[in-house]
Amino acid sequence: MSVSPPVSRLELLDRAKSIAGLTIQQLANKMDVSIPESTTHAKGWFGNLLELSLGANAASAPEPDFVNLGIELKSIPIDDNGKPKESTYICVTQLDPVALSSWELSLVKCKLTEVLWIPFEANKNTPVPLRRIGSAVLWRPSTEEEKQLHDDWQELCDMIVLGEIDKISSSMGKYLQIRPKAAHSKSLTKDKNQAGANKLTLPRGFYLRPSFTQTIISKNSH
DNA sequence: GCGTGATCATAA
DNA sequence: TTATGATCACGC
Repeated sequence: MSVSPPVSRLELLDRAKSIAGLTIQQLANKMDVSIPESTTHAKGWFGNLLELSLGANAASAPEPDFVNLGIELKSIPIDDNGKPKESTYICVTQLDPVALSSWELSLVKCKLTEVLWIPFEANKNTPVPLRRIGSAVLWRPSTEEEKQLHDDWQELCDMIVLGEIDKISSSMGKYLQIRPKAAHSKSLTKDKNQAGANKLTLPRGFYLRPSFTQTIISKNSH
């Protein structure tokens, strides 16, 4: 089954509503795909299923999933209390001058302009096929939220601009953090920013801490 | 390797 | 229990 891209945010919301409450098994059946036995070797599987179901572009380009709508799609695993089980990957940490020059031009800002969050049950005790899909939350950062993200982004990027990326720890950043994002710990990418002097370093990505995403999805919990 | 989709595994 | 650091799969 193939789903065309939604032409409006309303259509996207309608599609999201139509899958809310379904089990993963039901959605997989609907899309005619099989469920992997283990997620250890299929980590992005559910995210891909959601993309298929809602008509997102499957292309792995550094832009929002629904390009025409400027909306990013994020699945978010929650526990029995409705709390996010994991941090949320946003995008690669670019190490070039332009990307580091301003928040407005940053990939983080671009990706987080508007996000459709789709929570789903991820309790280890519940078999994957029986886990249910929750109600979607279409979110745009409030002025305050954007300021918080901007502050974290600025602090982290300032270090990169100073050539101090290897001093960045995952514990930095109140809501937005930088962590490894690579095939393995020996992966290398070039630091193209001026102070980086073209040195090779571990590829990293921006992630949102659970404390931040929890406030987003909890707005919809009743 | 890059960028997408993320979760795993273990130290703290 | 939680968060950091590491890792898995895929298209190109």
